[in-house]
Amino acid sequence: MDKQDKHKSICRKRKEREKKQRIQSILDAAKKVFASKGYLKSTMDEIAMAAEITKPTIYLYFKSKDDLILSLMQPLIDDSRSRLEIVEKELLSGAIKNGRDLVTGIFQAFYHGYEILPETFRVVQLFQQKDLICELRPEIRATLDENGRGNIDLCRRMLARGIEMELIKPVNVYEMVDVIWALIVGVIQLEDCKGDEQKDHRLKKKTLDLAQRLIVEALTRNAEQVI
Amino acid sequence: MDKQDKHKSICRKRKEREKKQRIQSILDAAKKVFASKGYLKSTMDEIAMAAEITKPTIYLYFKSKDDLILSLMQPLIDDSRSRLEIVEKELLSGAIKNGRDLVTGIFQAFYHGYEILPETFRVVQLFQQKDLICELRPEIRATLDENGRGNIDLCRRMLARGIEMELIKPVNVYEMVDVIWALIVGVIQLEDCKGDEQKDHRLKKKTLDLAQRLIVEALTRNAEQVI
Amino acid sequence: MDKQDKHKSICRKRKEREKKQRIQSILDAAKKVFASKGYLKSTMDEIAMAAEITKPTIYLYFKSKDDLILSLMQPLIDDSRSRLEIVEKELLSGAIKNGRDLVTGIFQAFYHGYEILPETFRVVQLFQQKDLICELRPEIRATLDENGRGNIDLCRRMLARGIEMELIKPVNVYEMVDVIWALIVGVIQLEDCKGDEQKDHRLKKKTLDLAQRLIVEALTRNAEQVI
Amino acid sequence: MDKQDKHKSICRKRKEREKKQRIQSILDAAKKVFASKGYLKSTMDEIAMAAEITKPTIYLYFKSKDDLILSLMQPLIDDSRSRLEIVEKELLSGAIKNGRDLVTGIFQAFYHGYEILPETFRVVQLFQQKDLICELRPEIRATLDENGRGNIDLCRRMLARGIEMELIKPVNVYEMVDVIWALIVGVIQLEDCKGDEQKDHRLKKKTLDLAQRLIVEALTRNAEQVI
DNA sequence: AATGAATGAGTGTTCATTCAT
DNA sequence: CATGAATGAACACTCATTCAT
Repeated sequence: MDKQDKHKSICRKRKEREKKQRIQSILDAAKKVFASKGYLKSTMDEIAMAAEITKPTIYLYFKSKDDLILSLMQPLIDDSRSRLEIVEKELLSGAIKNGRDLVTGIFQAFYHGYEILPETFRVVQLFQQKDLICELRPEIRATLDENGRGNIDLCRRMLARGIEMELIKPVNVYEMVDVIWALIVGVIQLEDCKGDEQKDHRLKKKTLDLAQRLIVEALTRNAEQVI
Repeated sequence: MDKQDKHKSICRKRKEREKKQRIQSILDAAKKVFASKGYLKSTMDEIAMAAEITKPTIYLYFKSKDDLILSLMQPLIDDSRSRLEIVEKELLSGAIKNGRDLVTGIFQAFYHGYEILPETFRVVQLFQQKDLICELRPEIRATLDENGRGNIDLCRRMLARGIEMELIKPVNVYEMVDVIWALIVGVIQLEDCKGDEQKDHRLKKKTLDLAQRLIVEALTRNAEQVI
Repeated sequence: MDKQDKHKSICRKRKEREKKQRIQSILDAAKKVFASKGYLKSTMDEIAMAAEITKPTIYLYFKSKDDLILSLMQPLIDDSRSRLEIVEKELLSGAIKNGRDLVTGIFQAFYHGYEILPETFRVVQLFQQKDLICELRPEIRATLDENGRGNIDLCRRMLARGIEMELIKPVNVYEMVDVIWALIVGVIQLEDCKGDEQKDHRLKKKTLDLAQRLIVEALTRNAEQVI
Repeated sequence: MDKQDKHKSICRKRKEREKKQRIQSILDAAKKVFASKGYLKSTMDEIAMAAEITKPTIYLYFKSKDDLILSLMQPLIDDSRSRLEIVEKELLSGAIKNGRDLVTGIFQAFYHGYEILPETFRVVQLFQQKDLICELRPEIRATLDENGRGNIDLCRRMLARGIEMELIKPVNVYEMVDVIWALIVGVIQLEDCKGDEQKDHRLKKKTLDLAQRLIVEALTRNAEQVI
């Protein structure tokens, strides 16, 4: 029976691998559809079609449409988190020596999600909006809040440390983090709805770059001058 | 017959007044509903209910759901426009003597809409989003675009003039206007969905104030130093 | 007080005259609208608009949409009736001497309604259709049936007399009247929906003429040959 | 695995059979409802009810109300077409030797649709009417026009050939086809709305027979006399 | 595991009809 | 007499979700 056990084990692994692939392909499809039509206007049928499966199959892996979008957002939040943690390490280790690098680091950590997963990022934005948030089931909303808050908190700690170290000007870190995040989301959102679909990616990037430069400028001038 | 004519005239006036009130009450109801649930999730029935009338009555005064939201947004766009025009006059007349006043003026013109009509402003934000814009009938979308674009254009002209006059640092005015608008919308959006409905208004204001100060700082430092 | 009575009487007459005019203008409007869009697709609003009055005013003179269309059909039925009666008189007085004149007379009596009131005629056709008939209130339907049946009966009597007099070939008069009426209605209906609105009136007339000639031919040949 | 494959194949066939049955049951229900209330007055809910399913289920099989009625009419148009083609073959092969057989053949080809599918035929009649035709989506209307016109054209060619061969009297074939079609539709329509639902089928048939005999008479007498 | 089939609960919009003035 | 305002009842069509197989 040893042989059979092995066989079973191999089978199980294959199954799990396939399951993960299936889940991923659904997420990819959902990402594409949500990004192009918005959460509310997207239908489960469209997502199923894009994933080249049938609708009920989605429900095998995701409890609901809400669950689907939450699952999409998690990795992006995680990506930001790990990037922020790298910046934090650099800050604590002294690798970051000026305000410009700190602010840019934070900016880029948030922004990175958009660069690598522009479609998913747009999905996250959707939840910046009251009406959509309200749509979510409370439990899902809570999970989301908790994870998102983690990033925000980390950010605040870094800015506070930056102020302590006189890398940046003293500001209210609670408000400051909000301003950075709002700026990124706002710009991407604005550029998204301006450009008729294809619009040059670089133009969006340019506006965001200006936004980043302005924030860096505003936060660091004094501090740098001190140095 | 003089008396009768008078009577008729008075009656007509009353009717007109009542009609305006009815229209306003529908707009108020729509504003409330749209603001709390978003455009797509709001139903004509809910709006009717909020206005304490029945659904078909809405259609006596507004051609469609689109028409309703357009009618809501117009006054807000108009308000920004008139405020921006005041700033422009001050700029051209020399009443504005530094970058701070110019940038603050523009900021406040955009922001004022939110201060006087916070719920409606949220409605305007909704249209910052691709999927919602696409939902509108082309004619309505065109009207909206035209009006909104007017404000943006005016803003660009002012910033360009400010740069010419060396009130603010030289930046790409196209991008700059976008950054300002994105920042305002982004912050309000973020704060809106953070606060559970009632959250203190002043906190939102504080974040926006920080945002404004940062932009002023970033745009003026050099210029002011020149002086 | 004699004077006042006179005055009153004059007033009453004017009122009645105006009332008739008003009723007629509503009927004219309804005729136009029904003819162009069909009974079901026509709205009371459109009719009111066409009559340059308001919707509730229609209800002052007509109990319902049904009543309106019935009122439209009556004069047409009456017109056919009086024309048929003329033909009958000619037949009985011996003025009609051959089958051609008899059949043509009947044909023209039915058809005359279309020539003088093409729009109203189309309205009558509408009621050739089961679904529309079913829509009518039973009372209205009864009135209609009774009046229409009168014409049909008269027709049958004439055809029977024509057969007796050997002006036309012996046929079942019940069926024959149906065939004539069906042919007229069918042709007008067909040509109506073929021509894109404006199509030359004469083309419709030509097809109807052919139909009439064929019927005359079929009913008289034998008889005439006998002569 | 041979056994399993067989099983699957059988299952698939059953499914297909059931699907066809479902589609047919919807068509049957629609036919009944349309025939009794007319296209415009019939609702998807009624059709669903008649088919003993729910409304959305209809939309699984038919894109729209238009699609439903088009699907109903197509087989009838096809039936006429194939019957007309048989007559054409007989005409060209010389199997048809006189006008009576030609005209009767054409008449019967059109009429056959009514004999086999009386309710559906009534549906086709509905489209004889301006207002209903205009209601259809352009694409559907085009399909319908094209198919219907094909039959009419074929008919014209046959009549023209009949005239050439001196089987029937020389008439304008364009008008002639219209007269035939108008007569059939007109009679069926008239008899339909006369008889309170159940009326003996044979009575309708008798009127149509008279109509057919008259047309034959009118078109052939001369020609036959020539012989 | 996967799916074909089905549906309950909405959606925006329309319209004949009524009523207070 | 005339009407401005209002509405109950529909209606075509949609969609997230479920269930039997």
